[in-house]
Amino acid sequence: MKTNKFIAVYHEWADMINTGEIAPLSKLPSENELAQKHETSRETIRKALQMLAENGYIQKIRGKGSVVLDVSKLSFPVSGLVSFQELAKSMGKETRTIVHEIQVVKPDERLQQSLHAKCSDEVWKVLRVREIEGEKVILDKDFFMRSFVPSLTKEICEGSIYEYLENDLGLPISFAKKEIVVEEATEEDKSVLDLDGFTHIVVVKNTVYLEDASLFQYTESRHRLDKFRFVDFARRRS
Amino acid sequence: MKTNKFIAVYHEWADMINTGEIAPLSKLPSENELAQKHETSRETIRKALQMLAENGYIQKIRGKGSVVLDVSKLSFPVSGLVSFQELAKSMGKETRTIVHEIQVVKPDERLQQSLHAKCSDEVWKVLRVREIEGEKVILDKDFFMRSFVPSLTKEICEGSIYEYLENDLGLPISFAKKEIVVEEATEEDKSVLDLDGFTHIVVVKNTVYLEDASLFQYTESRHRLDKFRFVDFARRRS
DNA sequence: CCTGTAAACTTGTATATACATGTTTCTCCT
DNA sequence: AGGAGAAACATGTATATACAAGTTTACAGG
Repeated sequence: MKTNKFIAVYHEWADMINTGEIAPLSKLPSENELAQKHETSRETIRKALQMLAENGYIQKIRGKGSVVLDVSKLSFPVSGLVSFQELAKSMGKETRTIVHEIQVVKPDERLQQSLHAKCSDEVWKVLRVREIEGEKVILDKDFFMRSFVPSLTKEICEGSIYEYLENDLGLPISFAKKEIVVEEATEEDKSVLDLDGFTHIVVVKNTVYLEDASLFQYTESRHRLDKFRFVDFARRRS
Repeated sequence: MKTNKFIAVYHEWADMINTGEIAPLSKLPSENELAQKHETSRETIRKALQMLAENGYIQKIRGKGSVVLDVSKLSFPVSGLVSFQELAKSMGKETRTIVHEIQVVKPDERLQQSLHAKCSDEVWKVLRVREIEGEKVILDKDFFMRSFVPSLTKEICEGSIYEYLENDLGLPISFAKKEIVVEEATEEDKSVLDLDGFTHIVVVKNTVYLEDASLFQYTESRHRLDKFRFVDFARRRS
């Protein structure tokens, strides 16, 4: 066994809920039953169930059991750390990525702040336009610390940079701070996107960290107003 | 003891991180040290630390310890399930709530879908305008199932409805599905808000559930583009 | 002095037990 | 028949132990 038990149990049930094999509002077996079924202890089951609850798959109700939530509305979110590529794949839409610029630059003042970088550091700058069904509606500006990413090619950027970083470079992407605001469209936005008369742009700013809490990427995703959607599941934190 | 140990430990350290008493990038004591210090077991400490990690306070690094993250940028989010009132209090801004409408209505078709209600059900409709520093910039439309909320007054709506629901009615608000999109401003938006030339509106749609997974509220929060900001902390879910 | 390895830390996983507390069911007494 | 209460079952909390696996430190040998 190389994979952990509680993660295996988590995926098993998460998949069943995702595919609809288990209907929303139906109940999961009790923790003791699950422990027997998976030949493990109740505590291990509880860890798996807690993960399912955190990610919006189930609701645990004391004394009663675990109820399956309706996850279908959540299924194509810009939520969490999902990348454009992973997202486009899951929906059926025809998409295309146009790489405008790949360059190693010295960070300007604003970028130094976002990336906690010094002016002597080197930073990859990648500019990509996302086309959905023939319309250029998203402009992605990515900045990586070069110390983490030695080389970068057009082919990689046309695919999924995240896949390259995680699978090929083995970078353990762990968490991000996300900010969503609306800004006036810049000249750059107007020149590379099909803005279609829209004067403003939804800007999703992401600051991405690795498992050891080191900051390594800053991303700005600039969406045409009508092509933006953010779906999330949130638990109340007292 | 009425409060749980691991929640007490969680709050103790969360407060210290929030106030800056513990600086970002500094390290927490080891789990064993914490267990001794709080006179509890390591497993209890681990539960508290896991909550801190989930909510963006710390990053746990295997073999090394727990690093405190910079939570200052996260401190005034529209994140999670925080209400307008709780938010306004934490920032210093001068705010006012204007109650436009409190009414019991029969749900129309669209609302029936959002609230999973039948046309025979009764629903509270509350319309409020939020004024920030003299400008009317947010329109909140709330719909509650009347079966959960027997009575509702103007005074309650001018304060925090959430406080009333949780403290007075004892409703255990647990989780929500959130959707953020941009729409064209409606005639209603134009008439009650100071739109200042903006033609579009950021709409935050919230579907709110109680601890027993019963759906009880649908909320639309309509923000003027320049007064909208969403900040979030997200962990990568493999 | 440098290097390699072992020891002493750290967090992660798995399991067991005991008891607390909320929910449902059934049974027995009125 | 109806209601009270006990029993059975659900999840929640707290604790203990053992071992796995990553990181740092210290020490011994070259």
